[in-house]
Amino acid sequence: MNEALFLRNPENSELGKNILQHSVQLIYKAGFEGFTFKKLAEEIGTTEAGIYRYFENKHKLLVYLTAWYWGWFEFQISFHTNNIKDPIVRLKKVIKLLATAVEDDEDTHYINEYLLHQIIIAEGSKAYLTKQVWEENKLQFFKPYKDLCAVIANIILECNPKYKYPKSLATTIIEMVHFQNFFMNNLPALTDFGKIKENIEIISFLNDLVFNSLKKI
Amino acid sequence: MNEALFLRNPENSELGKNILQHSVQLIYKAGFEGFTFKKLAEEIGTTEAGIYRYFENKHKLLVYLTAWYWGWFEFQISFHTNNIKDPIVRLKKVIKLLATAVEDDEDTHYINEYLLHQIIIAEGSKAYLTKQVWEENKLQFFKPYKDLCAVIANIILECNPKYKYPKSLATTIIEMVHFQNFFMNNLPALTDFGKIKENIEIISFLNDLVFNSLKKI
DNA sequence: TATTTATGATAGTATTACTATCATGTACAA
DNA sequence: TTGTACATGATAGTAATACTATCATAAATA
Repeated sequence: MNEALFLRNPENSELGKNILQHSVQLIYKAGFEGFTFKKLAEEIGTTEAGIYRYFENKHKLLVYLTAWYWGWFEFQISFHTNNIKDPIVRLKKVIKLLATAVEDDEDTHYINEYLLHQIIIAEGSKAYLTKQVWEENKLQFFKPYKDLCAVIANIILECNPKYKYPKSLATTIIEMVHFQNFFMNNLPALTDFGKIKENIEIISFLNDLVFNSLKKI
Repeated sequence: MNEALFLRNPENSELGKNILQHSVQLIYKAGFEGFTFKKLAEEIGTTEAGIYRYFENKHKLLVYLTAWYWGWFEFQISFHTNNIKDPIVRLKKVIKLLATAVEDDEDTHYINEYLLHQIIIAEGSKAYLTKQVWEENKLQFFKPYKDLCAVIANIILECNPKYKYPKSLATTIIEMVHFQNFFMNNLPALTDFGKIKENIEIISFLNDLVFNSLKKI
């Protein structure tokens, strides 16, 4: 994990893990705009100053959580696809993993991956849609996201080595899985899945979109 | 324009138009997070209370500006495509219009469309990525965006009446034009256009993506 | 045992996000 | 022409947010 994202490593102490655990719950419940360090401190039973010893501000905490998620997710990909040879099957698996509501991973008791996935859908893009994005990118704040993008782009190139836009297609897959999910549940008129509201529909849409583009002619 | 978005119609007074004009400039310059009614009031030479007579809060102002933009943009589409018969050419024109940096429209001296387009790219999704999205959608805050989506979905169906995901493809086009643009300029490793940095590249990517999906087999 | 370190407790500041009140000038209606 | 409604300006004030600083204490460590 990028050390510039925190003042004190939250994974090395009980209070730190409490901050991570409850920030996920509180951002999920209140939304990022409604989330404050004061409320977080109250939930945990510590003080605002206690939180500030770990994170400079709530923006850095959000970037930390997204970095954590994408690191975890890249591991999920390698775990679930390492024995799949066919890149087409592998890419389909990636799309499915992106779209599927994950189950809480018991290994990391202090992070609820299901809730974090929901946060990434609704708040994830706010981590980089800022005026400081260029500076923060230089500090490698978004490396896990870029690494994941590179992994997916490579699978895309395995499917079709002549495809011209592997990285842009990779980000399109990631962002569109999330946006279609958000729209389906919150602004259903913007999707074709408003009535059914099943992730399988989003997966079908993206498979159609992606593999029509990668088809060799 | 949806009356629930403002307390007093900003287009009906000089102060109102000043608020619109300078809010576009200030959000462009400071980003939405760095934008406050106090700074806005100082720029205009009025007081905070003056702004609050027009808009309840800065979130509503952002929603207003996005609604204004999408309304204006839908008119641009009909203006630039009304004499085009071929739906494929029309859809290409829509993608090009979405991707191209617009020129400032002289008809509306109080809104700089070029700056507003840049705001939509970087801040537009924050208008709906909130906890209140469901309530605000009921109040029709996002109608112009949904109308535009419907217009594009209809062109898509004209291209291929059997295509199963017209609305999701429409939102994918809109969001991806903007995200690829933002990535190209701010997180270039996430795209295939980082070196060239030309909108024409984004247009090519989207044309490839869209028309491979709409091809009848 | 001495010392570093993390936390808790408390206090305080600047800024943000509002709300309220009153005076003034202008427009328009009687 | 007078009266009145209304938009704005000016000022003040509150609650919450986003921090920073200081000190005491307890646990870890050297």
